Amino acid sequence: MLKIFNTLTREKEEFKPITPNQVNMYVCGPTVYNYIHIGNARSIVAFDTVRRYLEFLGYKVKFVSNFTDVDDKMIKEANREGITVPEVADRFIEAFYEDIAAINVQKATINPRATDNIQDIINFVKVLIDKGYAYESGGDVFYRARKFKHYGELSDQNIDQLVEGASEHIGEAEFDKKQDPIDFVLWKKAKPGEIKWDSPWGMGRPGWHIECSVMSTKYLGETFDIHGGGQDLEFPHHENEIAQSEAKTGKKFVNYWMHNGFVTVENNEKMSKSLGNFVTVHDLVKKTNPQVLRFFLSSTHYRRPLEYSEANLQKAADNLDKIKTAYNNLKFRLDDAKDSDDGEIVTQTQSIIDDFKTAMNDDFNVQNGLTEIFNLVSLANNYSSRDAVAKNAVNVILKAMVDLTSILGINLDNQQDLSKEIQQMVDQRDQARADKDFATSDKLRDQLKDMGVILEDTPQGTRWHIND
RNA sequence: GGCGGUAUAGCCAAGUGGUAAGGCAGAGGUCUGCAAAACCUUCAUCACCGGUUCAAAUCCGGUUACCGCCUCCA
Repeated sequence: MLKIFNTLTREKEEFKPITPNQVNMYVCGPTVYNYIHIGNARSIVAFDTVRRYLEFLGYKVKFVSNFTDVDDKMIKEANREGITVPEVADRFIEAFYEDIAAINVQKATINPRATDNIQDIINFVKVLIDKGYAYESGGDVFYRARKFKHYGELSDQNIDQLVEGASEHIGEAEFDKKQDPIDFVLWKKAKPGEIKWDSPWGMGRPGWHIECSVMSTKYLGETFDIHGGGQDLEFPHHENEIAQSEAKTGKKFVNYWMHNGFVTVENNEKMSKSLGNFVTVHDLVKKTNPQVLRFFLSSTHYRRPLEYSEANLQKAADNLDKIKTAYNNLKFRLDDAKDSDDGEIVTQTQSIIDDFKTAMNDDFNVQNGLTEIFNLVSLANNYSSRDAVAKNAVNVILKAMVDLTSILGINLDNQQDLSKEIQQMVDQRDQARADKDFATSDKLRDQLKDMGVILEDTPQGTRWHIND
């Protein structure tokens, strides 16, 4: 039984989808005015892992994640470069797809763009005005936060405290237009030269939170199962999404709210665009194996902070290496494995898979899941070193390793082939060893090592792997 | 000021009442022509103080440190 920590209740709750065997989930995507950084990637990876695990359990997952492709920063970036807002969006959406593919994130079922849904946004805002939850003021439209009686419940905020907080930050002009400092904008009047759309309130563009309410309910229904995003979106973004959506539909918006923790840098400081202390995925994958990055990002529980550092990245690389080595070493035995069965091993493997599920069922506890993967590594290593192995058992362990690691977005089965020349060198070395000409064989081994091919001698012959 | 999070070995980290999982690194050993890989052994009393209990990392009270949200941010 899967349990999910629900931010709404601050408790782990049994997961019950609205439709049996089907999960509808929405994850807040990026504002596409820049490359995504490691922090964004963390969120993407966390929910990709959630999705993969749900699919592993047999659910059909409809996964929607938006692109926010119009807002102040988009306009600013377009102006800075002297190009249009859609051009900025197109460029970084393309880069987004490249980056997430590198770290083996499955594409969403749908990636709606805010600007493709302007009419739906306008209609949504109209309903809010009709219902008295929103009002037009000088070309802007604001949401009347205080009217929504659950306002602040997701983030446990007291509305009067919020007023105090908000008053410190908003400018005078904005203060004058709002009936209440905590009201937030649904539709923003265009300034001269800005990208704009026609609306009942004049030319303008959507506010920040509205697009997620519109697109999530449009594609997933008025109530859906899971909504995810970073902890920094809890307030105000998700709070506002609830206010907008529930005011419009009169129904519960989302059953399970999930929020991932931050990536931090030195001194536990949050990696963020505004602090400028970020590393983009685009840059990092040039010097770090993307698989290592993926493993690094997916191997900590999603709600915990994750410290980004060279040392931690290296640790991820070491761990991943250990898993891959075990996998490849066992796979090497497929050649000499006997056409028989080994029930004991099959049973042990199944038991590890069960324990893995128990771990992951506890709010996606990947740390404990990883422990089970290492139990599989141990089993594989022990079995690999037996004199005789059974083909069936080898295959069962290999499959379990592939299945479990793929939930974490790791692709184990990507062994390359040796080129003809290198294969010849390996053969020559084998001959030299057979002739006990160790000087020659060691020399060849060193040469191959310099070329990135590591040789290992085993009772079953020479094993090799590429050092990457 | 309001709300929330974190504190377990050199590092990452599991663990919500019964005497500290797992991984990396380290040390010793086995195997090997030498290696590599692997295997075996070894390595902590849980930020601090006080309390409850036969028994607490785990419950209660307090203290300290760091971080986040409340304004754009995954």
